[in-house]
Amino acid sequence: MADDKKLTTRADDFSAWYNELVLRSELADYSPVKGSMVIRPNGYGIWERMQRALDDMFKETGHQNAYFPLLIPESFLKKEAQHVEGFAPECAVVTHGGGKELEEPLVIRPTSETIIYHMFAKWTQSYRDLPILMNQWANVVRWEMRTRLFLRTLEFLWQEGHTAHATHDEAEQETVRMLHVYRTFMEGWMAMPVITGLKSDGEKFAGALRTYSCEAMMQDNKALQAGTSHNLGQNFAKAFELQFQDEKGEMAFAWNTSWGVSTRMVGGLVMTHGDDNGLRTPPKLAPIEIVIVPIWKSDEQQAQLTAAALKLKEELTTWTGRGATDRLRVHVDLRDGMKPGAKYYEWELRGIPLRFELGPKDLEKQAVFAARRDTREKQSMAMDGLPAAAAALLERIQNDMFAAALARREANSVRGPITYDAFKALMEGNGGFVFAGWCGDAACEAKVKEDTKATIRVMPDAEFRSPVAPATCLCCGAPSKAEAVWARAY
RNA sequence: CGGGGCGUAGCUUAGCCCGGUAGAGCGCCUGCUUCGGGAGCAGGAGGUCGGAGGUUCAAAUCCUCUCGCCCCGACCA
Repeated sequence: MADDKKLTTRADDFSAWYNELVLRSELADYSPVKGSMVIRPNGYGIWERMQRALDDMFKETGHQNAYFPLLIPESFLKKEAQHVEGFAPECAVVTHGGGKELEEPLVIRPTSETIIYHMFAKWTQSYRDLPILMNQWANVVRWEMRTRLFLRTLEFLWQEGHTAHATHDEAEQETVRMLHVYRTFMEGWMAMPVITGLKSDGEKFAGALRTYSCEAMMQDNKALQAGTSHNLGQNFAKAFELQFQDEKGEMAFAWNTSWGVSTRMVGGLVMTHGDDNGLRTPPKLAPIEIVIVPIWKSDEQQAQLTAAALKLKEELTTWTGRGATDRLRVHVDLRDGMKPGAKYYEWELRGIPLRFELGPKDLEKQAVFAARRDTREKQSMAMDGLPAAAAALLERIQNDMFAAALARREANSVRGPITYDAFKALMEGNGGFVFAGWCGDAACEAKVKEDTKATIRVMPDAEFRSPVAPATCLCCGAPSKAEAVWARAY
């Protein structure tokens, strides 16, 4: 059944392709509870590398990790009017504990603003206590109607940064700083280009003054909101009496920010880089960067090549050319009873960036036969100096993957004047990002969504805007107040 | 919650219309031969046919109810 072994192609059914890829590459599996999933070692390994890179960046920008409880008093959610409106419908609520009905129901956190700012209030008296720069790695629960592996599940893993500042400007700087941390991570590690910018009021976080977002384009030309950073203003500070005495001795409310990215990014990675053979993992996030597949015929050769492969792994993993702590991550596939070809397909499905085939011929030449996962190009590489050459090749793969994703996004982005009919046709067809004007009226945004399912993903930051600003609103034709990226989204 | 599809071995499924011994492929176990792009042969293990009730001499198959999952829409990181 050769066909059984092939994935549904992206062109045939993008959605089926995605699900099959996630399941078959063992990134995740469905759990017994509808809408939630198990993240398997292959997927969790990617998440762990994401966590590590981001956590380092959070620490570098002065943040500390902490942990707040899973259960939040229901009354807390209700203290901020917009927040409760936005989140109440999707909250899971605990009504019983210890066999008794609780006096006050407890909400399983859908996000932690309320409990965190409650605690911040307790810890803050003076302007000298500010800023507070905290982050937590946690799970949250949102009772979504319609779920999808990694992209939207009842429970997901994320980080949520929460900060408190003495002034609006400082909070705004923090909001933008963390947006850029996200962008650096998504482009530099995930090799996934994003467009940063401001959300419209209709799309902003429930309770925020302003929401900034990183938007990426998936291979079906739909947008994925990959990370958000919110300037919460004083909304939560007022609701939770987060006050401090300023330098003049006057009481003032603090200014908050919150920002988060989730395991959704793993889904984004799949839909950005996956191909019809499976996953392609950018080297920086690959738990295994290089897999060595020894090839043998006789028992004698098996012993010889196993030894050679292990020796090669030793050479690669002890090399410190990338720094003492950043070693090459190498796996040797010694499984017997599985032919080399079968191993190749499996490692390709799993997205390992680089494969070294090591057979008798290679050993004789003191070389390995190397295959890139991203382009599937193959070349012989000499054993001599291999660690440095491999590291350089991995870096090239990382860069090439980003360049390819960026080129694809640009090829599917439309700028310049466009009629509403042409826009509608585009959204019905190939889709893509359309850079066009917006009059600022929520009614136009709603009409576009009604007509085409497309929304304003973001009002892009300056570097992403068109050379000539759009003059008129995509929808109503009135003078444009802001350029917007219009697209269908996940 | 609307529309569609599906529950049979670990996975993919045939059988159901037209009731009568539960089959196949993959995977798994054992052995031998293989091994540079998804191995071959031989032997073997593995099943409350989603659940409950009903019709019948007899139900995977027909009827009723029920549970669950996936996909497509309305809501969302």
